[in-house]
Amino acid sequence: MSTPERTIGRISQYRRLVREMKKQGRQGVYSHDLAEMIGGTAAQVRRDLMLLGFAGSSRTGYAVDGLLLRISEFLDAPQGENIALFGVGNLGRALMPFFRSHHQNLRIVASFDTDPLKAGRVIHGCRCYGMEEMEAVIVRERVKVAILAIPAGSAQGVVDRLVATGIRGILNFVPVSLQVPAKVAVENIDMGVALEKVAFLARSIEKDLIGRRGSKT
Amino acid sequence: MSTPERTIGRISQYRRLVREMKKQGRQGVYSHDLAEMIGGTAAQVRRDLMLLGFAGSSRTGYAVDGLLLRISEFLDAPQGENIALFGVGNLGRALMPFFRSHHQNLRIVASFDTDPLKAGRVIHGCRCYGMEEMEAVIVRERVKVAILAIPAGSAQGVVDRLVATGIRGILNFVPVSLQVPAKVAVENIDMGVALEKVAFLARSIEKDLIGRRGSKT
DNA sequence: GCGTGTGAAATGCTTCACAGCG
DNA sequence: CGCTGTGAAGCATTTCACACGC
Repeated sequence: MSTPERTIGRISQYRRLVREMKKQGRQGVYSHDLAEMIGGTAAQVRRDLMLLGFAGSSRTGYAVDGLLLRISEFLDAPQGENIALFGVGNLGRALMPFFRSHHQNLRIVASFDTDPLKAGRVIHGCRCYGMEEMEAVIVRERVKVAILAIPAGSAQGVVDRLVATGIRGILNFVPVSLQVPAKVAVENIDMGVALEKVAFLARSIEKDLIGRRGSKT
Repeated sequence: MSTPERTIGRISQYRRLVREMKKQGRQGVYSHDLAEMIGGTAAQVRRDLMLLGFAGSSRTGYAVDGLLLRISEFLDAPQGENIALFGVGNLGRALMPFFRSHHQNLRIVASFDTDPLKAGRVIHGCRCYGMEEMEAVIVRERVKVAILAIPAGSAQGVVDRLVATGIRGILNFVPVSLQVPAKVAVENIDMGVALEKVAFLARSIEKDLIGRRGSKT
């Protein structure tokens, strides 16, 4: 009944593309345009937009403005979302300006770190607190989503406190599988696994090419 | 015939877990142990290891040492893999020490940046080159995999040059879908999409909970 | 003709369930 | 017994293919 997870990710991608097209002054877009840009098929785009409940026309394709509106209505929280960043190390500091510039309605309103030199300071325009303040700040700022970029050893402990405080979603950069109850959404970004995977795929493609010489591309 | 992509990712995760267990002195591990740790089912673990061609025994489960060996034999290039990092901004600089410490056989041997202040310097123990040198360095260092952490606007241009130079895999942090021929593997890490997705899922779980009160957890 | 909307088929992945073995 | 190995069933997601409309 509810939208497949894969589709949700693609809808977010469509929005990025369609914003780009709007900036370029385009008014309509065809399913095969979007398909080509995200590396999928036109049928898949059409089905995704069908699930979104957004209809196109055969003459002009999908209306850029309407689609943008519909996607935002679907994806975004009406009042935006307050987010907290845990871990202000190299990665954490890189994430702050990245998310700030790309996502206005996902606001990083607080950051946390164990390092007492960081706590109390304002880093990338965002107040950094000590870990002992997390419960108070999360409640006060109505934070519902957390980004985790802390050392692996402390991750599960922090997550348990987050869950107890009522967090609803976690974007996890820590290379550890978190244990959470079903009422909390976790999205893992496991950079180590991704690198190993692409290195592996690179090698196996190479082997394939040697295996069958003469095929195209 | 060839191993499913999902399974490849999980195998990388298994290795991480099994290394941990070895460090703790354990000799055997059961499928349900691994399943619990990665949040999957025991049947899935068994099937993955079956695909790997690694057999366990009913008394002791899977042998830690043998499994570690088998996974490394499966995943790793015998001589290791030389990798280049493109973009030494906030994110790029965060990635260097991260990969260095976690993956000895995936070596970042060169980095590249357009900023002339960075080119020529050694950053995180790794020589940074100007973009104009990429073809020469990639060939010289036998780089087969690239990590992309550059601005969106220049990504496709760099990728085209990489492909022409013979790169085989790309770990892409840039929020853009890259166009590459089928002989090149791309793994996208789209942090923006991931954040939007988890925020969305967080909200929809919340709605669900309100919908059906009284169910457990 | 070229594009959308969509039931139906196909594919790929996960889980079930049970035989077999130490 | 409890755990592995695995054919078969079950799901989820993608793709096909064709009716319909501009």
